[in-house]
Amino acid sequence: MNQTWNQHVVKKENKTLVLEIIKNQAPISRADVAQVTGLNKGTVSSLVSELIKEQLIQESGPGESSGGRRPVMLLFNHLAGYSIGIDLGVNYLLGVLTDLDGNIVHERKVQYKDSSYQEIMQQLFESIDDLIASTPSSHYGVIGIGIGVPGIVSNEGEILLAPNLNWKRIKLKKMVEDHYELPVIIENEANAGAYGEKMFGVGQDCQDIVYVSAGVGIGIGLILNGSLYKGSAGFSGELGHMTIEVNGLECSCGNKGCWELYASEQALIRKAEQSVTLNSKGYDLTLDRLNQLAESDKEATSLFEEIGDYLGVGITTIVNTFNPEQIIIGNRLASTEKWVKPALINRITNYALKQHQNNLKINFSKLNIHSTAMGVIAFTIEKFLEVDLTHK
Amino acid sequence: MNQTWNQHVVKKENKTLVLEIIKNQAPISRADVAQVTGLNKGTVSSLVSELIKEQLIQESGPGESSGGRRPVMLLFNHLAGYSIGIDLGVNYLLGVLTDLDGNIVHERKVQYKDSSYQEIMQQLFESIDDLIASTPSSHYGVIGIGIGVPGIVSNEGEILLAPNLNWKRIKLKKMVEDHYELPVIIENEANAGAYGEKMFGVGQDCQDIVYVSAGVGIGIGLILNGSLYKGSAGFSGELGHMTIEVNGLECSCGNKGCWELYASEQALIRKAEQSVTLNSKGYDLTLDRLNQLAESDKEATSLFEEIGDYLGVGITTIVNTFNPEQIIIGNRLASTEKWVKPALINRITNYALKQHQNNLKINFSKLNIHSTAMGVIAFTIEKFLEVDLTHK
DNA sequence: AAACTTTGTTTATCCACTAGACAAAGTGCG
DNA sequence: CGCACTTTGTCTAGTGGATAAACAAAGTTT
Repeated sequence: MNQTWNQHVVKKENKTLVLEIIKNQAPISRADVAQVTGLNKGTVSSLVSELIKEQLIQESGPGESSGGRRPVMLLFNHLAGYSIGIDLGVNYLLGVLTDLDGNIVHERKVQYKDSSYQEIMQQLFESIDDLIASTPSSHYGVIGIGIGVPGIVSNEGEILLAPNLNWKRIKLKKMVEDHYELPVIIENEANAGAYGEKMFGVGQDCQDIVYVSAGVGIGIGLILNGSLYKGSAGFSGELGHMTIEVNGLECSCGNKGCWELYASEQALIRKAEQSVTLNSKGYDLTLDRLNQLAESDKEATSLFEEIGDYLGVGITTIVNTFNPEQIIIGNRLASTEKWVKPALINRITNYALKQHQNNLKINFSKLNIHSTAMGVIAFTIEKFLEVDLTHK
Repeated sequence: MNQTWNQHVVKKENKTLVLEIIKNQAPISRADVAQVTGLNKGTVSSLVSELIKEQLIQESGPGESSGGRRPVMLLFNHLAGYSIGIDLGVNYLLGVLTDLDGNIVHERKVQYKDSSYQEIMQQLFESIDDLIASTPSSHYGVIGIGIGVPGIVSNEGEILLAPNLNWKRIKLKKMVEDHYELPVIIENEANAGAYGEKMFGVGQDCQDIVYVSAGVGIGIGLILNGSLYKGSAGFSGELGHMTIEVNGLECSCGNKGCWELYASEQALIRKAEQSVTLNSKGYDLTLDRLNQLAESDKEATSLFEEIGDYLGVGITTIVNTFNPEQIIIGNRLASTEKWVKPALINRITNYALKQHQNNLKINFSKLNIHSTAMGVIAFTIEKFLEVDLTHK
């Protein structure tokens, strides 16, 4: 069997297309769907009636007439099922339950007592249990579980390496699938964050996006041609370890002068600790505290500006490489937009190739702490809507 | 009209699929094509008979029996037409005429007398005239012209900027199309080189390739998931201007510390000129001369090693970002493999993420000076084979 | 109220693929 | 050598899904 053998494929594709259009452009009439897709009215009618039987869409009341018979408007039945998304962080775990439109129904955030493997796994399963228990009744119930993790994930859903968790070779997908007997998706945190912003956040109108997850380290998620790009073995985007100073600081990765040593939360805090002024005042040097301090303390402000500048160095390279439509800064440093953004934009404006700056948008995350969870939610829902239509 | 409306689409896709399989796996019988594609025997028979009528494939004699009736073997008719590929360089122009399998039939290389716009355009048209004149007679004749240029090309085939040629806003595609009334493709030199190596060179078995075009400057071509990736506006890959030294040398692009200032042909020659030893001997400090010198002169050798090391710095970042299966070094510096490769591999082995080094291949160009021309040839042929099948 | 519009269903038709029969042309064993 | 079995490739009947066009239902406009 090669790639494209076709027959029912046509039907499946068209059905998915119709569903997608109804989902994105609801409320919409059958006639409009036909016009938008280019499909025949009769074809649309028959596909729509199947989708209604499957409870994936609904008829709402009649719409406004445009000079003739009033149309019957169609709605995506976003309550046909629910999806679970988990952001498994280094020292927190965020669980989210949404309907099929990504509306958050229930949410649960916990801090680990310690970051042992046992503790994290226990919190993971407790959170999922809790989210499942709080799922409203619906036709399809919970349709899948997605988990974003700060590490390298194989195509088979195995966590190959998560340095900040000190994990290696954890077959997370299989473990969760076996336990709940639901479809499970494991994805890198930055990849998921990128997709979350693309689907639900500030990146909805763009096809080529670079998402910079600036937290303890720096990770990158790439949306190319509207879909997530993953390297050959399914793990890439470790751009945090890009060299920006040939003989710079030594990094734990073995290289020198890595970007994330100069532009991440960890860099910020290291620099704050080196500051005589800030340190001597006995402040608690965390990201949140520094964020507050910056309102009044010039040294703290300039610290953020320095981080912004260094963020800009790496992003300039990214802009020159990918020529994206949009850069999105996400994860923990997104909260520092006020101080970081001007320095960052300054660096990019002065140093990126001019051609690549046309139409380039630079934004900070809109979903905030939800980016990653919403990204895996999106994957899970998409998979469900395709698979569900396939086997019918 | 949206994206996928389907009906004859099924036929077109299957026909293209059948043709592709015959092209790649010839000689092959109808029965085997059916098995490989998963299509019905009857379907394959009917598609094959259409392709024969269109002279795109031929029947050759009977093949070996495997215990029953002997199969009729099918061949791709690579002589049904010819394609022209041009590598428009900074100080040379290489034109190639190939059949539909990419076999070179005729070739023409010229050095410019001066690098004025007039001179280059005249050489371009003279070369194309010459190649067309030398085309053997065939059913379809010359099926298209592809041109690779050292600059940024828009999706509409306009050269937006070619710094080393001092060109801006040249509507090359339209000019050539109007003159010859043939389909024309314009592509960036590094992108074309990447695709050339993917289709005809050392990258044939890989899906994720980073092609490093190291010439006067450094350009990058990306093959992601088996096809060429281009940025949102259709021009990217200016990775030569990646920052590797925050406060490094000033680059003409306006940034500082750009990679190509440390790892290109231009860097090599600059460093050679700074060398007291090499300079005092009155050598002609060109790439070719230095390449010879390195056989005996240790200073020249170490110069190459330095370039190799700096090449490795940038490539390390690329490996960490894209996790490619393969890196291919092409363009002028490909000729220095002997001296450059060990230093380059050394840098990557020590500094790239270990996970990304599994199965990573590092190769130097196989097509040599033909990479770019063969790349645009491949695009032209592909376009012909698809379009041709579409409108029937 | 008559004429025109728009929506959505139904019906007849077409097109491409499939399954399976079948003819042609082999192989292999007794 | 003959008979059974295999493999290749074509042909025929049948099926699924798309389309076009007719039509009914339900509006608007003048």
